[in-house]
Amino acid sequence: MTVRYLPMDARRLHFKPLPRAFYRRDSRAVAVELLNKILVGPDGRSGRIVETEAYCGSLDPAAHTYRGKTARNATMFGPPGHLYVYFTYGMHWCCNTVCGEEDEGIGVLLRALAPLTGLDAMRAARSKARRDRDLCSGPGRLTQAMGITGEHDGIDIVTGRDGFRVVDDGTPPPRGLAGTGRIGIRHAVDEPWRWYVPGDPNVSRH
DNA sequence: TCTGCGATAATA
DNA sequence: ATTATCGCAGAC
Repeated sequence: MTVRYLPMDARRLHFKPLPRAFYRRDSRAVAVELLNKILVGPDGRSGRIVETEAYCGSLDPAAHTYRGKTARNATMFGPPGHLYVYFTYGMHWCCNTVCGEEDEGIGVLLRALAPLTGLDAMRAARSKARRDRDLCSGPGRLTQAMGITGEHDGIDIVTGRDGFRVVDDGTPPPRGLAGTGRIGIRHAVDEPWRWYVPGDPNVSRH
């Protein structure tokens, strides 16, 4: 009989919540620092954030908020530390962390997670994923795997009272990263506002 | 592994 | 008409 340490249980002891001030900054800074943080959801599901994109409001023609507040993007103009969830291509939900000051309309799109716990629940939610690296390797995939839909638009990810929160297990973001081009956009394609953990197999595109 | 294409509906 | 995507088919 062998006694083994359980890495996730050990890590859980060191989970620290991210304060709202973490998000109350430029979305490009937040996008870098969200790398290697952990998104925790219901049913024991969690994943390490390995790919992000910053959207910069009125500065950014690719941002939903570029032309101002609408019914769809209202959450992005609200207080930081909440989740902006939107529907696209008639099929997919994608989620952003709201950043900056209220009314700035800036945020960070979560593009990929490395699944950590609750893999069975993720697989059940994404029966089309043939390999575990396909569970959360894209903005529409990770919402499916974590169970995020339009019902979650506006939830608070700082307090965790709505079932989702982002925490820090002490793993720092990679250092010295360069931004790369964002994916799937037509405008502002030259702005290097996508970041990912180098070499992680769950990143959506290399 | 990669490339191209159709699905599918809210938004502006 | 466009879209901050995904999964499948077919080529290699």
